[in-house]
Amino acid sequence: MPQSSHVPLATLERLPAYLRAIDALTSHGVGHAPSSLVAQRSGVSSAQFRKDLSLVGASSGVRGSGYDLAGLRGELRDVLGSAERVSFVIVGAGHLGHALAASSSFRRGGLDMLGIFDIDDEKVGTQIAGVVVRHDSSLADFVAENGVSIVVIATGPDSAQSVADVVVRAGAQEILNFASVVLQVPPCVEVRSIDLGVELQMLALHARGSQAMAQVPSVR
Amino acid sequence: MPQSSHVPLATLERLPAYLRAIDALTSHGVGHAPSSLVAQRSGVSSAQFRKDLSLVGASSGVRGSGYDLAGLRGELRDVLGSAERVSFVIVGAGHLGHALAASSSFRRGGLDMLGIFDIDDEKVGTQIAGVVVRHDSSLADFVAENGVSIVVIATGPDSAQSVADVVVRAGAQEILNFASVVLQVPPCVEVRSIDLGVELQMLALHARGSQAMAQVPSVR
DNA sequence: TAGATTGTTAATCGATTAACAATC
DNA sequence: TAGATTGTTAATCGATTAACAATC
Repeated sequence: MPQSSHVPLATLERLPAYLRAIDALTSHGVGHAPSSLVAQRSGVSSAQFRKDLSLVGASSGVRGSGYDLAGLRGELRDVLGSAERVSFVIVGAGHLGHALAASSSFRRGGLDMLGIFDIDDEKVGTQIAGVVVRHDSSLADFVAENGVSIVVIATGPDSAQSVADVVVRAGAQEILNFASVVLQVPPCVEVRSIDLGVELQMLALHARGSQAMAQVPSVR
Repeated sequence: MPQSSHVPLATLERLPAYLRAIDALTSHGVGHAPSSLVAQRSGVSSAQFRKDLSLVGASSGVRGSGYDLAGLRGELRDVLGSAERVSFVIVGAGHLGHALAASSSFRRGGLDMLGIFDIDDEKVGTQIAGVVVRHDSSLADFVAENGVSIVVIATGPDSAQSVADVVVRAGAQEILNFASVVLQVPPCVEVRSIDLGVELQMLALHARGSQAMAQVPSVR
């Protein structure tokens, strides 16, 4: 059960897919399976799957027979630490903010969405996915008072940096940034940026059969 | 100008950020700058920036003085190959599909959005970002007839696999998948999956100060 | 026991960082 | 020339793959 002092980020990022594969199998009545089956459903090789489990310290495998899925599920969940709740807010109640708030995957793993913020007075007061939309002007106080550690930025590129400035000053520790801007923040703040356009551009390189893309691994 | 036979994927993924940094500097009247400045604006070290340029075969740097931004911009754009147009469609006209369609970053780099598809008859016929929403039933024909190579899946997890099946049969070569499901496709089809919930979960691990996260690099 | 499948080791691959010689 | 900054090399780090000994 105890995992080694640090698990590679790449491994951690695959755990949710393993959990989904396990859940899918379980709901089909499969309670026990070899690495090859779970791996195939997760889009990775069985070698990588087993390697990941080993890095994570999982122990519900039995040589010659496979894994007890219920036990494995519990171990993976423990690594992701969903027991301890973590709260976050979304800034930007446009289509993207709306999509994120409603997304089932934002509700997984011990995450609590405390609020959604927008500058548009029309939107303020309405509810999205059961959470009320507040005005941006109350963002700083809200983050500070509720000890919100994660802020999701779903605004346009122009306001992203100023939102980051505000929430960092208010004590936010982590930012998930969907605006295509490189945020400048103090080193103690962790930023993950996802530029949806960049993902599309990488596929476009493939489509063009660009020389630059000579060989890129499939599926990521 | 000619780049070596294959540029690392990690390098290619940073080029758009470099382009944005260069554009920002240019619009501030800066026409020439050292690697350290562009790198800082792009959120990377100057060493990495120069290394990337070298991998890409850029040549607008001058020892002792820096880079000609206009020249550099042109070279980077050439690598991304935006000259040759590539067309794509979005499946799913919910909030996510809407957000993607409207996103300025989806309009960059020689990308043409040809259509948006949804099952909901209410949405069919309306326009999003100047593109008409069509019914899912016409998806296969549309992809085949227009030689669409990239399909963006912005549906819920339940329909994602069946959409993938349809478009692959119709000839799509690349899929950008936002549903949290591992798609099973033939090896010739390139899939990039982005699970927005996973990104949030990784930040949550940090927030919890989980042992598993002992040391993870900041900013990605 | 024989067959199957794990967990781990070693080899490979890819990406980042640091340092510095080349040179404007 | 002296100072600055590039482009590249070598060292490090991290992640993946392959292979197989351990063992149920």
